[in-house]
Amino acid sequence: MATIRDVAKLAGVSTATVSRVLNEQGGVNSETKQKVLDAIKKLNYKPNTIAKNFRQNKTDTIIVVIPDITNTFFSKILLGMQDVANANGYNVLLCNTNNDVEKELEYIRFTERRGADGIIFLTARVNYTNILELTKTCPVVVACEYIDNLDIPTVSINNFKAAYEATEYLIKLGHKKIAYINGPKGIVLSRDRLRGYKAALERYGIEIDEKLIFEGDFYYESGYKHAKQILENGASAVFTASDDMAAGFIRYCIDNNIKVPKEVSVVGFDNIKLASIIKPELTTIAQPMYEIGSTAMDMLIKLIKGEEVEKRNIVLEHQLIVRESCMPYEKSYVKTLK
Amino acid sequence: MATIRDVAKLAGVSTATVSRVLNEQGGVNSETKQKVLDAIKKLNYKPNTIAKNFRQNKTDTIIVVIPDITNTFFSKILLGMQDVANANGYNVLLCNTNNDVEKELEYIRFTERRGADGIIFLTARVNYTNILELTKTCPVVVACEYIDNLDIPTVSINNFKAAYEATEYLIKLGHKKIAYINGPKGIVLSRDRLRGYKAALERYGIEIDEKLIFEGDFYYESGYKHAKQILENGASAVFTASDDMAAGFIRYCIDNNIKVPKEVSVVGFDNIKLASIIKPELTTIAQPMYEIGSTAMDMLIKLIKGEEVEKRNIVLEHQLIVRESCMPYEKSYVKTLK
DNA sequence: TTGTAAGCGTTATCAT
DNA sequence: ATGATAACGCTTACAA
Repeated sequence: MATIRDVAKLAGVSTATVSRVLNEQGGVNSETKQKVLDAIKKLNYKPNTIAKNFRQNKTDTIIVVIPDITNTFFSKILLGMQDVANANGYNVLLCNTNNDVEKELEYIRFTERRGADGIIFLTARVNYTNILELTKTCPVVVACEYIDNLDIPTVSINNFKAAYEATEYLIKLGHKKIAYINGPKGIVLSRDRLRGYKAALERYGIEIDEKLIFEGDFYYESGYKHAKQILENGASAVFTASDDMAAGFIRYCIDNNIKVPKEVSVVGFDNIKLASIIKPELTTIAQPMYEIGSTAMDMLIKLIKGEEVEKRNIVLEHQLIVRESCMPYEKSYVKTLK
Repeated sequence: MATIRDVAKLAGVSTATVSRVLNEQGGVNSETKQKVLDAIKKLNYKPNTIAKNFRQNKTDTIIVVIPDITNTFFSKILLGMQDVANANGYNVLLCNTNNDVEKELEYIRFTERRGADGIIFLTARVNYTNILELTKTCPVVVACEYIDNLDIPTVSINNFKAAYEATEYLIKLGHKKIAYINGPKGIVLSRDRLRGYKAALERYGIEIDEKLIFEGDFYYESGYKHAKQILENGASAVFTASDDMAAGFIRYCIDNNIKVPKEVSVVGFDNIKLASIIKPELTTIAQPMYEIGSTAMDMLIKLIKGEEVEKRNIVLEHQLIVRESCMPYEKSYVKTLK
């Protein structure tokens, strides 16, 4: 494998000159430049990226820690991240944790060892003190979760408010027995959404019924699994912390000949593509996925470059997307029966 | 940032000894080792990965070039890749091309410059000579496509045979006007699947009707888009080169009150999760996604390590999964009408 | 068991 | 405009 020295020798110049040509720094005589270019071609020389990175003490690589790569919600966010990263000359090293805290810690270690210039977490399972520790030695951004009090940069929607609005929407349709399938405990956004759900009920004087609150894991299967109990407990509407769970819930209804929204109304969360593919189309909270990704990456790159970041906790707008999966309680089947 | 020299100095030993402790090579007195460990702790020393990589002339990183990260088919494959890579101490650098040839070339260049130890393509848009060129300087594996004649290692199913069997299944159900929505031209697997489709028709003496053959792009929308024409051209069954396109086709039918499979039978390809989420559940060709990923990564790592690879073109087994989206032509609505 | 020192390929500083 | 050379942090012969 040819090195810069081989090129220099063949071109009859110094390595410094070759380097200047390579990096298009100018200040090189055009004849000299041509000689160098010829030598590069002749030797089929490819600059060694590792050596360059080593010398410059940077990797041009950013780690993105993702809890589940098969979830299209995350892959949409990734799209925004990659565009911004590539536009700034960075590569994205995608790390899938499968919701495993140990893996998260592994990637934190990797970054500390300068395997990457910065790191973004899409939802963290790990104790925040670990991340806080990391911020001291390395640029970090957390996306999708809002963390106050701790000095960790974040980009997210207002999960509390979004869940509040989704619940309020169902309340205003006349529903009173509204079930909620939450994300896993121990994740900040689960906590926030649960609070939003409860706050809405309280605001409208509906008693909180713990028998209508379930802990899911965001997956389709967990929506399906809890459906039976939810229905048996008399809910006329369900709000879920992910579209996948909503889809699972609806599928249970289809399999058991229960009509959505005629017999149960359903609201999801995320507005992934699936939400508009299934029938009935899902009413859901839309997160600006691409924008979350691009904004988070933008912030991280500023942090890496040591630029000033005006706002360290960015909150983006969500939106309730009304489609076909809800119906006023008044018109619903259960009501009509009486 | 503390270096190995700082640690050596504080522990009162040489850098060689620190390195030995760091890499757990043994042959270090346990007292000495303890001194080193103490110094590491005291200085909060983290070994510099780039320096190590540089010295050892490797990155422990493998590039995976993916045409579309939001496609769960690819992310499932990725799961298998990551497991094998991580088990062998490699990181996976995921590169999304969005089906852009220019981006593919970019990642080829990146690898040539030793930015990674090896590269896997999940379907290539690029001219194969570019990849062939790359194989001379760098370990390469192509997954999902079988390429004969050229000496490029591959892992895939037999796409010809799979498409043949899917088509044959429809023929045996009595269908004669069977439409096919292919993947994009210029991809080897599109070519192979199209051949399989045509071969089955020929084998059973059904004339090939070019008006029933469409070029899609694997996406949901392209299944939806071609549905009208397919139906107008009188097809009683459709085979598509991806589950997403099949889902799009079915959705068009739902939107236009056409019953699947009562009025049209549909067979997809890939067996992604969506196939069993939608109604009717999709009959489809199952690819062993995880296994394709793990096998490809396994092969690449062997290549990187310079180990012998017995078989350079691995073909894994596919399977026709029969669900709800097909029906015998005899029983179908159109037939019944007569 | 431990230490010395060369060297990986590049960039960047300082001369010329 | 060009060159000489130190330096980046680590591993690894080889020597002791």
